[in-house]
Amino acid sequence: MASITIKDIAKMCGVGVTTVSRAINNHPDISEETKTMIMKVIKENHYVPNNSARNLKRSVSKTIAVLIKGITNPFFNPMIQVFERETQRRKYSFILQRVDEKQDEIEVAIELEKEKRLKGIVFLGGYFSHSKEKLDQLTVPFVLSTIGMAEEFDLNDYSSVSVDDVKESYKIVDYLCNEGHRKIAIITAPMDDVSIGKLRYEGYRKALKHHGIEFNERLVRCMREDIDSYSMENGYEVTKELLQSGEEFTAIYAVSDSLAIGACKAIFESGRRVPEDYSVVGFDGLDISFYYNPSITTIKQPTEEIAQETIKILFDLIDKKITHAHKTFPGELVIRNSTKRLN
Amino acid sequence: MASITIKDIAKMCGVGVTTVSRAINNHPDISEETKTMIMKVIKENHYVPNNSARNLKRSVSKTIAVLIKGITNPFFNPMIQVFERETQRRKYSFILQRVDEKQDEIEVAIELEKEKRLKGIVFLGGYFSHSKEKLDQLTVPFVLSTIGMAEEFDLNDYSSVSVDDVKESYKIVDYLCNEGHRKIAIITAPMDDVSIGKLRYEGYRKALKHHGIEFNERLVRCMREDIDSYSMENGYEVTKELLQSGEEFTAIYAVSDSLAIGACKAIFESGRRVPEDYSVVGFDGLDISFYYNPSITTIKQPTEEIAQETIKILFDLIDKKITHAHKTFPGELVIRNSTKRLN
DNA sequence: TTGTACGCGTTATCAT
DNA sequence: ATGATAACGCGTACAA
Repeated sequence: MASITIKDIAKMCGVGVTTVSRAINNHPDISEETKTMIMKVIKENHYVPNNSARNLKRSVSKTIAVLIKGITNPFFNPMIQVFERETQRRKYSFILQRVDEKQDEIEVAIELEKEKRLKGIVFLGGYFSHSKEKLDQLTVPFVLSTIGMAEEFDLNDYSSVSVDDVKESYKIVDYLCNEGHRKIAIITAPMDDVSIGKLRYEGYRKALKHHGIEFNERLVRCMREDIDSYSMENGYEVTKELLQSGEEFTAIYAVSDSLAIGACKAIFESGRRVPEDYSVVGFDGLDISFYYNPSITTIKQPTEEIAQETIKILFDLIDKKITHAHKTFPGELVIRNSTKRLN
Repeated sequence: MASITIKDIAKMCGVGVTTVSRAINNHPDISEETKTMIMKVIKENHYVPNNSARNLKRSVSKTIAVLIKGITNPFFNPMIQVFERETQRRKYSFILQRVDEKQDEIEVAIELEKEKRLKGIVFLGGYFSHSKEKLDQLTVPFVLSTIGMAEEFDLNDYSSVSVDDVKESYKIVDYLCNEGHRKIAIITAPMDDVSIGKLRYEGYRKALKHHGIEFNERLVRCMREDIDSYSMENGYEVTKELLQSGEEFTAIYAVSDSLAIGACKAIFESGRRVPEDYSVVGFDGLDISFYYNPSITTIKQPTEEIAQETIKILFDLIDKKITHAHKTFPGELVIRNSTKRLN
C-alpha cells in the first residue's frame, strides 16, 4: 500500500519532479498546458504531497500556531474565530494546538516551531511561569493572550494582551459592596496556584479593604482539585459545602461565570433563590452568563478585541515593526439579574 | 539562528549520529553511560528533534488522530477526555485536529495520515456524505463517532458509534405527547441539511403521527444560517420569532440543549415562564442542561461510553480483529424541570 | 557497542 | 520552460 509520491507523478507525466513541484506550488516558470496536464494526473491518482517532507525542506512557511491550555473552555470560542479569520486575511495558515493540563506549553511550542517552521505563536490561557532561558529557546515571536503572569517577569521579554484581572475583579466586588453587601464569599483558585484566580482574589481583597470590610477567611472557598477547574461542577460542589458550613453571607463572587452558574444551582437546590436570598456574580462574560436564569452579573472581557489585538501584535512582531508590546483592555461590568441591592 | 541538529550533538559528544539516535529513542543497543552522557549534552544545548524529519523517516508511528468538526461544541468535551486517557493507556499518542466548518474532513484526514503516519482516525461530529471512492483513499482504519450518516451508505464500508437519533428523538417527543402536549414546536436544522438535525426531525414527525397529532408546518422552525448552528443564540432568535408569530403551542422541542437554553431565554424575555407557560426540551444531555434553571428535560447521550466504544472499535480495527463494526447506544430520557404535564 | 552511509519525499539551486 | 541533483534532519541497515 505504498503511498504514491511526486516521483511517481513525474514518471507518469513524463516530466521531472521539479516540474511537478512547480505545478503543485503555483510556481511561475511552467507552461500552462504542462501544468494543467500534471494537475489532471494528480487528481486522477489522488496524489497528496507529504507534509512532513515539505516542512522538512521548506525554510519558511506562512503559518502561525495558537496553543490553548484548556481547549474545552468556552471562553476561547469567540477568540478562535477571530484568529482564524485574521490569519486567513493575511494569507497565513493557522494551527490550533491543544495543550494538555500537565504539558509544558513551551516545550510543545518549541517542538512545533521546528516541525512546522512557524512564523509566530499565540499562547492562550493557563498560567505562565517559565524561565527566561526557556522562553529564549523560542526563536519566533510570540504573544501571551489572556494569561495570568507571574509578576517577576521583565516586560521586555515578552508581549501580552489581557484585561487587568486585579482591577476588574476589584470593580465587581466594589459593585457588590456599593449595593450594600458586606459578607461576600469568594470561590477562587487554591492559594498555591499562580493564576488568574490569584489575581482576581487580590482584587477581591483590595475591594473589601477599601470598603472597610473585615476579611473573613471562612468566606474564601477554593476550587476542588479533584474536579475540572473553573467548571460549573466545581462551583456547584464548593457552594454546597459553603451553604452547609452555616457561615453567613449575602453574596458570592465566583471568579468565572461557570463557577457562578454552579453556585446558583447549589443555591437553588438548597431551596434558596438568586438574587433574593443570595447575590451571585461571575467573571468573563461568557454567552451563557446572558442566557442563564437569572442572567449573571459579571465582568465581560472583550474577547474579540483581545484576539484581534493579539494577532495584530503578533504580526507586528513578525514584521519587526516592534520588539514587544503589552496591551490591557478594560472589562465591562455588566449588571444583570443575579444581584440585588441590600436594603 | 540555524537550529541545532542530531549531527551537532553527535560531534559534541564525539560519537556517531546513530548512537545519539539510540539515546533519544531508548534503543537497547547502547551503554548506560554513553546514553546518560549524550542526554546531558542534549539537555544542555536544548536540542529538540525535528518532528518532520522523524515522521518522514518513520514508516510507522503509534499515533491516532481525532478530527472534530465544531470543536467549540461542549458536547465533545467529555469525549476528548476519554480519547486522551484511552490512547495513553495503549501507549499511543493522540492528535486532536480541528476541522473547519467549510473544510472537507476526509481531505484533512488523508493529508494528516501521510504526514503523521497515523495508525487510525476518529471522526467526530458533522455530517457524512462522502463517496466511497474518497473514503477508500484512507488507508488506515477509521470510526465515525456521533455522526449523522446519509442512509445510502453500505454498512460494510465504515464503522460507527452513536445513538439512534430518530429513535431517541421519537422518545422525547413521545414523552411530551404523553404529558398532554399536542401543539409542539420544533427547532431544528434547515430542511436541506443532511445532519442529525434531519434525523431528529424525523423522530418528531413519527411521534406526532403515532399520537394522531396533525402536523403543523408553522410549528417547524429552522435554525438561522447566519448564526452559529445549534447555538444558544440561534435558539434564542428563532424562538423570539416563533413567539412573535402568534402561532399557538405549549411545548418546544429544540434538537440540542444549547438551542433549548436559547429558547428558554426568549420565553423569559417575553414575560412567560418555563415550564408553567411553555414546556421546553432539548437533546444531548450537556452539563449545562442540569445546571440551567429550570433544569432541562433532555435526551442524555452516553458520551463517555460512546467515546470508549469508539476507541475500542478503532483499536480492534487496527489490530485487525474486525473489519468493521456499528454500535448504537441508547439515550436516556432525563426528565427535569423544564416540562410540565398539561391538565 | 558503535559508526558510516543511504533513503524518506519534497523543494531549491543551478544548469540546460 | 524544464530537468538533474543536492540538501532538509532523522532512523536504520549494515559494516566494523
